[in-house]
Amino acid sequence: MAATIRDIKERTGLSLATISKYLNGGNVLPENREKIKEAIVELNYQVNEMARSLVTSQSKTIGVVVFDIANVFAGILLRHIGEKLRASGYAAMFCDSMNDPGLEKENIRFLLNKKVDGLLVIPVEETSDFLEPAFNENVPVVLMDRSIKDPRLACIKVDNHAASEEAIRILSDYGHRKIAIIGSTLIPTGRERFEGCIKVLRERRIEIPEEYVKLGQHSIEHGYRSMQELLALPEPPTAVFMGNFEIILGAVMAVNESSFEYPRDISLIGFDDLLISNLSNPRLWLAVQPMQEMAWKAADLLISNIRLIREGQDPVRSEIKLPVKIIPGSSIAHVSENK
Amino acid sequence: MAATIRDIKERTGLSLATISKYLNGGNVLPENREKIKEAIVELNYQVNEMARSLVTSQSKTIGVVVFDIANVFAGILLRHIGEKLRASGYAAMFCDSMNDPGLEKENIRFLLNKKVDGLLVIPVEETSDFLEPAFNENVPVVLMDRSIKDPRLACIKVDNHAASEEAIRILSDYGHRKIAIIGSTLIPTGRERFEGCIKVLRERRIEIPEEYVKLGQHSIEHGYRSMQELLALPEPPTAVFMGNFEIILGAVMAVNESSFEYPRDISLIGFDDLLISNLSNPRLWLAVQPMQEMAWKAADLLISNIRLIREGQDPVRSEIKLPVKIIPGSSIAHVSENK
DNA sequence: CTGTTAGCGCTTTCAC
DNA sequence: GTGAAAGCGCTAACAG
Repeated sequence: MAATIRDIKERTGLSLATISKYLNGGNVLPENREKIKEAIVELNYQVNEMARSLVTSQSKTIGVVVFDIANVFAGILLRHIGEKLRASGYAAMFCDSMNDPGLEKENIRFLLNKKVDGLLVIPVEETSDFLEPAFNENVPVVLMDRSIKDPRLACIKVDNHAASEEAIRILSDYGHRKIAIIGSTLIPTGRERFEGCIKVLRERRIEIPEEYVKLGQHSIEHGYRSMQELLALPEPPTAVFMGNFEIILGAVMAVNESSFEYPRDISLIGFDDLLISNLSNPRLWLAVQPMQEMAWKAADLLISNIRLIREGQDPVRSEIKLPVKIIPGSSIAHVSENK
Repeated sequence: MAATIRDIKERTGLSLATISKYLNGGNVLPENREKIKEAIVELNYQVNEMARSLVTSQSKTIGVVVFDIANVFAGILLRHIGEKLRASGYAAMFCDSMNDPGLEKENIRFLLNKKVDGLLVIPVEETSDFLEPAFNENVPVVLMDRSIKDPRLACIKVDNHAASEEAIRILSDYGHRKIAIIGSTLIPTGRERFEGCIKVLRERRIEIPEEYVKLGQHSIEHGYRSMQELLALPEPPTAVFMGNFEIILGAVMAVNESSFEYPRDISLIGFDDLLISNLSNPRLWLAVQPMQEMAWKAADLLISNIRLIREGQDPVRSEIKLPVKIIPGSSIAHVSENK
């Protein structure tokens, strides 16, 4: 059986309190300090976090609920979240919602029963109902990437709207007026990006025919098929905005397999870096999200909110939009006169 | 403050024991049953798993330690693990080792202190030293995908050797004798795959010049560069074996960007499906790993070992190699005489 | 600085 | 079928 604090007591003759104090970094006589240290090694003592949590009513664990753990974007975010949480002395308990709102709701309940100190959520659902239990139990929640309109929620996300505005402006500045959009409007971020595009197209009086708008799944397949369809059009676009990582992957593959070459025949700009930069040739123009910053800021905010709540103060519930950087590539060409 | 079992006691006049029994599915008079049920709803009572764990000394939580949470392969495995564990009443606590053996060791210690009931590990390290603490504390460990030679360990993996043997046999049966390999030997699975290839090449007396062997990182970049180099050779191979998902992604991109066309100029077969099937055109021949089966078997084995240990029996420590299916595509051509 | 004591919220004998 | 009581391993007053 594993050694307990009582075994150390026996071995050192000291009291539970002293040992506990030592364990929690309190002041203990150097002499006793040594004794305890020795006993811990001898007995191979390890704190039972379970018991500690029960009495402190802090689990030092954060529940992380993610829409799809197999998604590349989510994976990278998770990596940064785990890193930051760990560095702050917290454990991460990840739950996968598998894009299922029902499961997502269950996950929240599940983590709450596990007495997590806070919740970090990249949501599937677009309303906050599923978070009611957390509100009731006064467990702070920070959303990431996808915001939900609810004054009780904090969110760290990216300025999707501004970034896609800029992307379209760049295409337009290069002289493009036949611009197509492959995107996803099934999720809020996709819609924000799409709206950003549309706004600039309107401003600049660039009309966008129906067949240039390809909205669908957030998938490689959607990117692939859409690009194929665009290239097969009697009058194909001269430039394409690709709304996310999966779409870029599929769309670029479609271009590579076609008789078109970029940027000669078609100009490309995409949203999300992930695995693609340094790789595609010619290099793509990309809107790059600050993944690490987003994750770290969210973790920090959550931890600080946990503290605020414990101190009886109000947590911070702001929505923070991080800027997206557009990294130049060689995938955009000036429009030639004959197009 | 959250309601406790005591509040229910007050409200129903029943004893703690009865309520606890109800909570754990014991026999309670229908009448009391109703009373308790009602009180639970009224008070919005939720079990404090922390306290429950302390007394039962089971956390109903499995620690999952993964070499890289941002890796696509790992992500998919994690999804299936989480699914299975959840269905069996266990929570998953994921820890990312970020390909760092030091962190991996810390993760084990960390999870053990959290009193996880068992450990599921896709390891970075190739020796079992870092698992000593788990052995000492009698916490069962099941490895996935990458095995470690240690009789104390169980492992669910895939028969990499046999699968790559078959892949090369197929290429050879199509008449190829200029076969290149892009792979990774930095990790055990990569080596197994490579050895499988070499074995068949030897058997069939196909010689493989040094410049046809591209071993390196497990990365898109490695696949991309290697394929470029192969195609630039004065005498390029007629067929290429691509050792994993990232390598396929990079290598296929390189082919698409080149003047080569597959399967006309070069035949391709790859290891790992993940996002690629249904997508690449022509369709690739692929060795497909049974991801779900691997995850489910590992979770099942771990849970069953947890039970065995609790019952004082010996856990099962077998190494199980799951078969890999080779799915035909159109990416392999018969060798033409002039090559 | 150290020891004594009282729980944290739950499960689990053991009588009844 | 139900109740009383003990205790899981630890922390946190409070005295000394």
